[in-house]
Amino acid sequence: MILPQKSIERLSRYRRILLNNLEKGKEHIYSHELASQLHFTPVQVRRDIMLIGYTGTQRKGYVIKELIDRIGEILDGESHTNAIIIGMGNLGKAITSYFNGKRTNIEIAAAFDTDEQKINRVISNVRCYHISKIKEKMDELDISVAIMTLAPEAAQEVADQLVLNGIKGILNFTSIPLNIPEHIYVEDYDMVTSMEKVAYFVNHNE
Amino acid sequence: MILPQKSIERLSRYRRILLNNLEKGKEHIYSHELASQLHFTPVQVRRDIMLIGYTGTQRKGYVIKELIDRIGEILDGESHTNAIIIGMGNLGKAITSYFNGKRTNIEIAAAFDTDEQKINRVISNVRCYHISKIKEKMDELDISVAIMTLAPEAAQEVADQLVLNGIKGILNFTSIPLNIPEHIYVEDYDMVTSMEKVAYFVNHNE
DNA sequence: TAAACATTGTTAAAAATATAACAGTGTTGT
DNA sequence: ACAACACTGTTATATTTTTAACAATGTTTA
Ligand SMILES: NC(=O)c1ccc[n+]([C@@H]2O[C@H](COP(=O)([O-])OP(=O)(O)OC[C@H]3O[C@@H](n4cnc5c(N)ncnc54)[C@H](O)[C@@H]3O)[C@@H](O)[C@H]2O)c1
Ligand SMILES: NC(=O)c1ccc[n+]([C@@H]2O[C@H](COP(=O)([O-])OP(=O)(O)OC[C@H]3O[C@@H](n4cnc5c(N)ncnc54)[C@H](O)[C@@H]3O)[C@@H](O)[C@H]2O)c1
Repeated sequence: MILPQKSIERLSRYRRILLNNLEKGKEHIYSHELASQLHFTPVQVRRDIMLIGYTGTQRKGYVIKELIDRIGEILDGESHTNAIIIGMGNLGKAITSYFNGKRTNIEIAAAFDTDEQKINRVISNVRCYHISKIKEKMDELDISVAIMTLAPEAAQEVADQLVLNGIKGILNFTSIPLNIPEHIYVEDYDMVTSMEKVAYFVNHNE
Repeated sequence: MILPQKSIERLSRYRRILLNNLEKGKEHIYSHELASQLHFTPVQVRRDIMLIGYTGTQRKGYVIKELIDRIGEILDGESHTNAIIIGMGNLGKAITSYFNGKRTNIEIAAAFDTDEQKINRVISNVRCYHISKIKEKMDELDISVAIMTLAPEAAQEVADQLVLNGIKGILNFTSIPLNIPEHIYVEDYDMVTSMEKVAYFVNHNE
């Protein structure tokens, strides 16, 4: 089953909130509760949940635990995904430590940098290797996804290596447009874009 | 003129690339060049550019400088936007220094934290104040947008203060769902969602 | 027990977004 | 000069995504 991109994004958000609520001891949740915590609409929530073939209980809403599991089946599939992160500067550190806090089926299994000071240090349970070890480690750890948080000058060069070593997906924060073969899934994020969007809509809500 | 959200996002991306190309001494650019650097399609580029009422020159493409200016008129409006950032941890530092590198009409005018070690330090040209100064500074600097990169426990509390002091837009990285009045534009970003999306599409590309 | 209710699940309609098709037009080459 | 070309600009079409409408159904209440 292949779901709309947007639904995938929302499912991920639902799971976060659901885990949150589960921790607080809640067992059931209504579509409108889930919606209001995310500024979505209840209809949209119900529709997404319909799409993944889960069905709640009338008048009690969804059983949180079950729904989390169902979302897991969809998002995670059977496979655990191993990722690496390249560039252990401020952003790399922030992301690594953030990631480690979350219960997810994706694991950052290694980090890479060129700065001698960072090599062999363990940050948030992730060991940092010299970039020259990348092929070796990618093979060893069966890596399919990479997060790029390194200095932009080196980004294309490293991207080429990733491709050579069979990377399947990249989450790119380096804000330079990477030249990457079509078949590899690339997701770019640039917070300047987010800010400009916020500013635009702030200035245009009459 | 109010443009589609998606076009706004793309315009911001175009500008980045255009600035890039301008620096390299390029003066004209074709829709297909712009497109390929961003993994968009040429048609989409042309359509977006049509929407903002800019027109290129036949067979030479767009005049980069002019197009940058036109995008600026749209995205920036006449007003310079002043922003603050709350939480000068790893993520806050990364974002602040990144932002400062970019030529944009949005400026991070102040930072806030509770950690005494950070108070009054200047990081990437931005001075960090104690969070208790927030009202004072927001008034003084005419702040309309806030970036939240603080510890999640404190996020709601600070958000309430922002609302009280008349914030108009928030870019929220704290991954907890903020309870904020409808009329305030909130953009959430969570990199776990991006990663889960990448993993999903990597595992499902037949 | 039956009516009112609150909530889900689903189908239908609308809106937003992306893609395609192609006309228009200056430019180049012959 | 004029035909072929390589682009842009625009309108039309298709696809994706959101929203609305409402039927179905278990639950509560009287
Ligand atoms: N997209 C966004 O929203 C966003 C936000 C902030 C920063 N950034 C970008 O993310 C990147 C990192 O930002 P930062 O603030 O952490 O910078 P930083 O300078 O703190 O970190 C960069 C790290 O990359 C390492 N590095 C350099 N060359 C390398 C190579 N060839 N292989 C491996 N590692 C290498 C450096 O040693 C350093 O540790 C930059 O490209 C920056 O522009 C993007
Ligand atoms: N959305 C994402 O993709 C993403 C990625 C990484 C981190 N995060 C989140 O961003 C936040 C910061 O991450 P980090 O790695 O920089 O953490 P960090 O611990 O390095 O920084 C947090 C900072 O917030 C400050 N702070 C705490 N309470 C405050 C208050 N009341 N007012 C002002 N400042 C306060 C702390 O002193 C600290 O400097 C966390 O909430 C984290 O979960 C989100």
